[in-house]
Amino acid sequence: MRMTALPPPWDSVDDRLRARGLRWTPQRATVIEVLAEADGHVSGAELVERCRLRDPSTIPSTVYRTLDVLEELGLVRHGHGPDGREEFHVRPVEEHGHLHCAECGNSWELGNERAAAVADALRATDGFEIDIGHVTLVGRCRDCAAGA
Amino acid sequence: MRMTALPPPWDSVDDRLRARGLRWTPQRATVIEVLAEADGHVSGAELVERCRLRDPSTIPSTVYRTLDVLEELGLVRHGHGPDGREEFHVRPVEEHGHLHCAECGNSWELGNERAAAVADALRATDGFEIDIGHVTLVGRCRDCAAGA
DNA sequence: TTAAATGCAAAGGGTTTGCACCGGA
DNA sequence: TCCGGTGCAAACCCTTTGCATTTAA
Repeated sequence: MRMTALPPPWDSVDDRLRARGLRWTPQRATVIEVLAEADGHVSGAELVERCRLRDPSTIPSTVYRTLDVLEELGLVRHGHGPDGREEFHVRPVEEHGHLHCAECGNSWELGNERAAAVADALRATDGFEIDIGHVTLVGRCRDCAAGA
Repeated sequence: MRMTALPPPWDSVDDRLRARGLRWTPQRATVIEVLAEADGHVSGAELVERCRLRDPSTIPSTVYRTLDVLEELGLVRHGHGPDGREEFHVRPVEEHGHLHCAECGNSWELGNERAAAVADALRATDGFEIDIGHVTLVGRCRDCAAGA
């Protein structure tokens, strides 16, 4: 039996790594713990910062390398925020998009259902299967559009 | 009468700048010339490079500062490519979006009409007015989706 | 004349790389 | 034992900033 309190799918990461001939290390454990608490999105830099809180000896390159591995395992996916900066989407968050108002600066999630409407529009005309979560859609929210 | 061969709206940039109390300089002329030939998108670095071809003494900071001014004038707009990197959209390109296939790496333009379908989908559900040109939409193209 | 713009150099920020050493399996 | 990982430092890339100097108007 495993002694960790991590929720799925994080609880089996160690075995998943070993099954691929990769290794389970204290540094990776730290990254996993932080990710497990961070449902939503984190930038690389944020993640490094939070790991440092838990283990001050955390080194950035190790975190980034771990993220690469986890992305290969499908446990995180990278996307881009409104400013284009890389951010990591942490599972098991439901597939969703992001809206960002360039005027007021607020952001919203675009839930599965509404995201599907966008996806449908692209699929219908181009056969293009959008990865809705990959980039943050930028524009103006209802209120700002009304006030302009 | 003006001696330049620049197409609108570039032909009147000098006056537009002066009208705002700003100045028309040789360095800015170089940037404008390069932009006028670059309908579509350019990254800052690309622009610097192309300016250097025309004038080897081009300095990056001058180019970036000029881009800021031109964005205020509404002559360029910045957006983000599939990798999140900043790119400048050069007018008078028709408002359009960009699709990028993460699998084969190809990119396509999303013309006005089809972009409108996406915009409608968002407007209907959220009242959100997307700036379709701001970010490159990432996903899988028809062919790659079919082959998977 | 005078404020805007330039040139230069340096900093910046987040991410990546090279390489010797360390330590899981 | 062995190869994957780590730590460290340096490199990286594009962009921004500070400041003295130049120059358009």
